[in-house]
Amino acid sequence: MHAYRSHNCVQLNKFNVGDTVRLSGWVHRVRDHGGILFIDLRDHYGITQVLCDPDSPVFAEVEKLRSEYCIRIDGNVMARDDGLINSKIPTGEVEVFIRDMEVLGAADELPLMVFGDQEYPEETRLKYRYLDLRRDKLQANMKMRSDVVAHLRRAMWDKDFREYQTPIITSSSPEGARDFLIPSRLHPGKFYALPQAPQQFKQLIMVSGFDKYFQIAPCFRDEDPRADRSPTDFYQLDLEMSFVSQQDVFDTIQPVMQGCFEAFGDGRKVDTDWAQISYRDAALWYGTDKPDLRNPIKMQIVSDHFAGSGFKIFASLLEKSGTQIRAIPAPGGGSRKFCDRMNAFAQKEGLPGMGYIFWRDRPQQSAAIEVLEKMTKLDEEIARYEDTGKYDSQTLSAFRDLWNYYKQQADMASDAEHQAAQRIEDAFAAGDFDTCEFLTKAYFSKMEAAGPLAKNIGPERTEAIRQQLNLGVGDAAFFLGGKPKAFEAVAGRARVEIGNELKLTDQDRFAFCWIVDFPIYERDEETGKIDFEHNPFSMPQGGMAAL
RNA sequence: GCGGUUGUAGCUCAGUUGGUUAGAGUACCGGCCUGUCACGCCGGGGGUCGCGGGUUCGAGUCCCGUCAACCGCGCCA
Repeated sequence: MHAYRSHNCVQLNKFNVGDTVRLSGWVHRVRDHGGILFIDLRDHYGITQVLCDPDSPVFAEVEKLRSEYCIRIDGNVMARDDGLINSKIPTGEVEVFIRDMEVLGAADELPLMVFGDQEYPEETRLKYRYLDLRRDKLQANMKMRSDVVAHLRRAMWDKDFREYQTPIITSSSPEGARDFLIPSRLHPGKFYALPQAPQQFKQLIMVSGFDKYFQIAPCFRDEDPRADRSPTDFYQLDLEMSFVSQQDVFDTIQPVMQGCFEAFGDGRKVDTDWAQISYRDAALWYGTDKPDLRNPIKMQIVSDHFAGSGFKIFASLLEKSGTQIRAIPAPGGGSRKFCDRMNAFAQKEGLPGMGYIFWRDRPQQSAAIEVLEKMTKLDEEIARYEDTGKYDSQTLSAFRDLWNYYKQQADMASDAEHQAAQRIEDAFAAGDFDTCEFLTKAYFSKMEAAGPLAKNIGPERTEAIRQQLNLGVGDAAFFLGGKPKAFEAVAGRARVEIGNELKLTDQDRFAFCWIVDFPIYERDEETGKIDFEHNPFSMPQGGMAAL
């Protein structure tokens, strides 16, 4: 028999009953009943229950076992009675009676339990990494990482790419981050750098004619970490192709990435239609160059509605050059509570706040005779038009509905509304149905715009915004103003927050896109200095002449 | 580099307005237990309350300093 095992810890089932087997693994859990004791024996593949009682020659030694001892056992596979089957594990129909046992590695008292799902601080987990890595979740994560890398390699290979390793101890190829440095023995006072990317060496490969290169490439950047990522050393799928256009690269990579997420995305839907979005549009619509497209919200420019308006903050802002007002539509966000919460979010993010408008049902009010009179005249005119057949019946019917509602709302007897009613009548008389409809919606529709901003800019501007953003009762819109560079990023985060809060973002889906037309350079607003906006190892559109 | 949070048993944490011998769960040790699968029951050991100083009759608790870790910003992408 093999020195360590005849089976691993997931393989045994009822067909092995009666077999003599040898298993190796770790003591996951001990349940000692005095006269009988059970051990969950764990290896990478699974768990098998092994047991021992005084009939076993090694009972005394087995009694001494503790969690995380590494052991080898010999024993007999036995069927479990129906009532004792453990359906939670694949080997739950059987158990192994221990006849012999060898301790391969003993364990002290544990600083971190492998069993269970207790959370531990990172410091503890890293200090005892060899224990942390034994846990189910970490075993699964590590295995998945390896499987993903293998999947990518296979996919690239199948597309006739070949992988070439590039040097790690090298000279600096500045990508913008700080280099990790290694002092040189041969050249005292000088340093090697760890590569931030395989850049220079892969370029050598390409100009030498290797045609299709890829590498699961290690990259090193001496920058501070965040909770969810550390740039110090990471791996990227790096590739180069000869004699191709941008679209050829997209067409090559999309199936690789899509296939990878289909294989490892836990059954979540993977979008097959990858939009190409310009950097400029991405900044406007999403406030970022890595938008979450599962969130349907798209931001829009609404500067025109605020220029010269009664909302002085935005109106005077717009008099400066390079400024804009942008709106984040929030379908379903139409409550003061929600709007205030998002406003607080913007303040937390360092902005003075986010203006908002939300739409709700207009409350009923008492009758206003004057408006009603005007409506009567309007009614007469409609009747006349009907007689003469000057307008088609559909149009007339639509405006009769409008009128009926207008009549119900005629009690809104503010001066502004009286004036609006007069203008509607005039527009109607002049046959300007567009204006007629717009003013009716702005002043007399069943919905009402709420929030301080709406009051400041008035019903007509508010209605124009509502129509542009295609919103209705129960919806809201948020507004940010200034130089786009200054608020874009926060607007993007607010968009994410709104999408999540309103559950608009589909969490069970992967939505990819290509961001195209990156600017190569950017001028720093304050210093006037020109710097790379993006990876400088790219040919600009228009080629060398444009550069 | 800047800001915030945290630091108490092997581990995860609680500890009230400053007041008796600093607690719980788990782990560990001992005892009982032949069908558990988070086994159960009884008992026990285990503490420089991060470190240094201060206020006070008295400090885990308040103040000052310091160190470390984490989270965020900067930075990176």
